[in-house]
Amino acid sequence: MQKASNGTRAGNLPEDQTGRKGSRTVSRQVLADHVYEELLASLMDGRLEPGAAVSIDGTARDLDVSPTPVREALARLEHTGMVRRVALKGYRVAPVFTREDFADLMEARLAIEPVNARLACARLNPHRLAELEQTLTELKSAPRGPSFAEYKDYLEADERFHQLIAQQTDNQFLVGAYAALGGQVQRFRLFGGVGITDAENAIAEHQSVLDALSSGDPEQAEAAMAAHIQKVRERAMADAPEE
Amino acid sequence: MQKASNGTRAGNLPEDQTGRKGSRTVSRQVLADHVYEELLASLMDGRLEPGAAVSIDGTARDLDVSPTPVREALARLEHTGMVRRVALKGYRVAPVFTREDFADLMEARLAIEPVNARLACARLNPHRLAELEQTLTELKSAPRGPSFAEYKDYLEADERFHQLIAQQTDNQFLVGAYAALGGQVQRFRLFGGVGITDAENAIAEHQSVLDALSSGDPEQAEAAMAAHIQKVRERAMADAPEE
DNA sequence: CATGTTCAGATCCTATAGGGACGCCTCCAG
DNA sequence: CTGGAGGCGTCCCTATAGGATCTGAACATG
Repeated sequence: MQKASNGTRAGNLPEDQTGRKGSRTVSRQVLADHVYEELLASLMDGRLEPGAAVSIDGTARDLDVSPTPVREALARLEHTGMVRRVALKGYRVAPVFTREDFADLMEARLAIEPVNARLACARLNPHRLAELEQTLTELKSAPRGPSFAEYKDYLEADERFHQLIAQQTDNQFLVGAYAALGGQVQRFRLFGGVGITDAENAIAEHQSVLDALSSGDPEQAEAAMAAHIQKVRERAMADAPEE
Repeated sequence: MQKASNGTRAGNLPEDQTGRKGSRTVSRQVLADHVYEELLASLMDGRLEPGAAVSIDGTARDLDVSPTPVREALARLEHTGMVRRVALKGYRVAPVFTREDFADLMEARLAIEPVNARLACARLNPHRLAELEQTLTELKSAPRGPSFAEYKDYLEADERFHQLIAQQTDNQFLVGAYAALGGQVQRFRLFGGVGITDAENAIAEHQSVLDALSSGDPEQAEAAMAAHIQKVRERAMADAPEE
């Protein structure tokens, strides 16, 4: 994909962009941000499979930018663990999760997310509660077909639910800690990982968390979240005993 | 960029570097890594004060490299929260901590570090225990003078103690989560922050953590670490009730 | 047929050039 | 003396060029 003529692009970039290239660098700024978003979306959508090479020059050609912003975007992405730099061989998408990786990830989530739920409970307000309820409604109504595209909405709602709780702690460090984990969780969900086996139970667990939050009982919220994550781990481990 | 004579530099870069520039780009690779390390050291040492601007071109001149690797290093650094990008005005060192920031940071540490201690306890081995004991010895013997340079070793040993415990969980995600926090802790220690008030108590608390670890009681290790962090918070809050 | 060598392509990494915007200082007019 | 305008310098941001290395295939040889 090399965008043919010039000036007119496929339209990947938001409205604030214009035709750089050529002569007038009109748009200015944050081109690297768009590259970052684009790469992140590709990773999340599964367009870039684990282990695949991410060429700097190639990506620059695809997105019709110079290698410099691509390099900057990849440097940021590397810090999240989504891609790895192999020395002087370029970047690669991080390899698939092993069983041990998954266990570690769940261990880390168990350390952080129940605390998030407890703190979020203390700092909840009607607006935030409404956001959570809205997300849970989306989770319930999302289609859950067999193919990836059919439960994409479900996974996104699931991720958003946990992310909202992290944000509602009003603690930038906990938000950051969860964000680092959440990206991995999301990536794991998409690949070899846990599908939506037993979605009904998962929804019920989310409902329990939300009930505890709305009832204003921090301890119960913490316990409900811990129980949910443990159940997620159990289901995933039972599903994929392979390897 | 003219960097005086040439070839002879202040000597910032490790031995593996050579005189690129000129004609032969001999060294090759990872130049951005050295820039990253250099900037990180400057931040930790306090050479770069909070709020100070970090010019891309200026840093490139100082380190005698081109702006490209500096840009890449700063992009990575931004993701850690040590520096912030202000849109199109360049990078700045993150501002000093407020009381609320400190409280948030301790809240996050309380969520993660006691769990780390518990898990590290289960996965401890003689070699690792020896490392911890060594670090604690260094902590006890480190000079604790009034000026920064005089308790730098103390702070480094303190940081290393906590970092070792995180690493001993054998969980990459927990290591990453602590690393993100630990950098902030270290930075906070150096600035407005908590000095070494009541170092004797702090040392005793570290000793308690180590005792619990060596005794093989995970619950006690978790409790000791939680108690330590709470005490750190109390001392810092009592010290700087200002603002 | 197997193996070592060579060559070409692709890629990474760094350096340099150029365009545009902001901030500061100086100078001039009221 | 004070306020505004203009020039200058600095900086960020992107694009392009060039050197060095690695990978893969084609080819020659035992």
